[in-house]
Amino acid sequence: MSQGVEWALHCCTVLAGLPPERTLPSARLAEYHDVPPAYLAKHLQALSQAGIVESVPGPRGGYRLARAADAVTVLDVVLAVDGADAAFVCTEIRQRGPAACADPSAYPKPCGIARVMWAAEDAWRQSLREHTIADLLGTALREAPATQMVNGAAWLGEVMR
Amino acid sequence: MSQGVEWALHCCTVLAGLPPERTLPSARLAEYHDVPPAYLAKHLQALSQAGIVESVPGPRGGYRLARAADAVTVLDVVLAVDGADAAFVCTEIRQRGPAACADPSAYPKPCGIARVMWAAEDAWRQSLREHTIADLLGTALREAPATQMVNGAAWLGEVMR
DNA sequence: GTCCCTATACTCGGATAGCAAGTGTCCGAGTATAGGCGG
DNA sequence: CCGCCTATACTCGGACACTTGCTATCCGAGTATAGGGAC
Repeated sequence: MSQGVEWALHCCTVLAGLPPERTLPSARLAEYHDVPPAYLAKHLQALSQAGIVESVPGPRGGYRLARAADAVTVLDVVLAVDGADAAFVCTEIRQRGPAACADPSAYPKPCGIARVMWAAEDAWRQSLREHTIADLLGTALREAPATQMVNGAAWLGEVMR
Repeated sequence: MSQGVEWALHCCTVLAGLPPERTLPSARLAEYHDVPPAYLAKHLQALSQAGIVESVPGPRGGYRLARAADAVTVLDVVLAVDGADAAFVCTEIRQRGPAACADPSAYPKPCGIARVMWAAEDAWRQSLREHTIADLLGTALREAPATQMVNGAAWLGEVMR
């Protein structure tokens, strides 16, 4: 799984903690998480194209969540960054080789192996669908050390636009 | 996900259909599935190292399942081929940046984001754990076209050692 | 003092190199077999 | 005719190139702002 997924989820959590309509530039998000700014920008682009965050150009611009934090699931973010393609791709090798049946219509149902793999992916997606960015923010606010809470609030007060 | 997972699952299914103690060389398995023999051998090696299949060297040698087909889960095969590492790796970026707390002991629990991602992976693993190679063989025998059943049995009768 | 215009600086967005892991292939080590030889 | 030995051929196992996708970076297009000038 791509490294950008972790960054994207952390960024969305931070954006969810901002006051409404306020934005944060990608450079500030990179600074907050101590990650390469240019590379993080690429992933935020993906979030923007997926309609998860909105971009505001120009000075006092930046990113903000495009929807309410409880309307953005973790799955939405993961699919936006890593792509929506299924991890397991069935190449239908059962229809190849010396024993295969030449007529494709003889295989009406998907390969049983693919069905099992896809069912597991569905379980994975369902699990990610049950958690939203609002949940992540709530957990972070509940479990973060007091020092980080104070430092984070102070830092935000300085850089927020 | 690696291409080899699909091949490995199909190979295990074929091996599960063999009479007890009989083996099938990797070259025959590659021929049956019409895949590059040398590359398939590499994946079968991984299955062998994981203790899922047993290898018999020399003439009349080959591979066979190391355990009963209903004692090998799909998860076993997937982990053997693709590696057992978690797909999502938490780099603890919450402990970096200007707002982070310097003392690592201030973060007793794993990051909330990682917990959500790992829970989804557990759901995925659990789903794969619920299906065995015996299930895959049963589905294949039940759903395969009659032509393929006949061709496959004839081909096996010729090449099986 | 107010309005307008312009230059500025800051933002995002897509196009461009570098690297690691998966993909694909090969040849060498080891072994059960099959045939030949001796008794 | 039987047993043993040797050469063979076939198997797996690990070491070696190549390609795709992730990692990382940069510069250009567009915009709200801030300041200055005119009225």
